[in-house]
Formats: sequence, C-alpha cells, structure tokens
Amino acid sequence: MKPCTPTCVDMGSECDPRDLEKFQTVVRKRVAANARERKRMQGLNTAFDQLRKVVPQWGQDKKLSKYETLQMALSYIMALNRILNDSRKNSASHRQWLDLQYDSLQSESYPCIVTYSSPNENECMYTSFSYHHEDFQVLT
DNA sequence: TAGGCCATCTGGTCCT
DNA sequence: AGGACCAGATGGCCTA
Repeated sequence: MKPCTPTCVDMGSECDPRDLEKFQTVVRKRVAANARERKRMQGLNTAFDQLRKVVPQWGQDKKLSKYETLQMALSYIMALNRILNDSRKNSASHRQWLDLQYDSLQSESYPCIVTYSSPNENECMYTSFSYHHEDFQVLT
C-alpha cells in the first residue's frame, strides 16, 4: 500500500512545490518507519532463534514455529521449576541431588537429552523431557 | 490446492 | 515530533 499521492501527481498535472514537498516528506517518514519496523521484527526473530537454542527440540528436524517455541519454553520452565522444587524436598544438598539426576539420566534409555549451559558455571545440567503438544513432563 | 507460517507494509496509539 | 509497539492486511513459500 503506497501513501496517498497528491492530486497533481494522480492527474499528471503541474504540482504545487509545497504539495510535492509534503508528499515527499510523508514518503520519507513512511520508508524510515518501515525500516525501523523491519529491524524491530528482526530483533524479535533473533530472540526467537536464541530461545529455540535453549529449548528442547524434541528430536525434530524441522524448527519449531514461534507459537510452538513459546509453548515449549513455557513447559520447559515449568519442568525446570519442578526439578528445583523437588530438589528442595530432598535431604541431600541441591548439588548432590542434581548430580543424582544427572547420573540417572546417563543411560541410553533416554532418547532426548537436553543440555543446559550455565552462564556462570562451566557445567551442564542434563534432564529429559517428553513433549505432548501443550504439555511435557520430566521423566523421572 | 488449501492451510499454516512468515515477512513486510501500514496506520493507529502511546510514550519521551 | 519522532520512535516504539501493536494489530490487521497482504502476498510468498512450503507441505500434506
């Protein structure tokens, strides 16, 4: 959709220089706004890509759609939250409890191992998920 | 070919 | 006034 052109342009007649200048200003602003919007959406898509990298891919070769990515992130956070809550109930220290979880998931019987890298520590936390569209659960 | 997903354009609204 | 954000419209690409 192009911005409305001055009547003179539509009619192919002589333009008032002020009308033409106004029109050019509108077009220039619109083009700049489009560029900003494009950049904003690209930033949003970059964020989605980053989210896809840390969310379980569930063995899919096809990348998750934006909607699926958000759903998966939601489920993933809830699952991790559950792990933390469970660890607090355990008498062992959190570290020991997480090590225990890690050891129990080393078996090849878990086809979908997810890696989470902590930005602060050079360590990985492994867990396993099963995904059922709207919801997935931790396999323990 | 229909439906899903996506990128882009656009006008409106709100904020600084 | 200009920028950020949003939602609707539109067209392209891909897959079943």
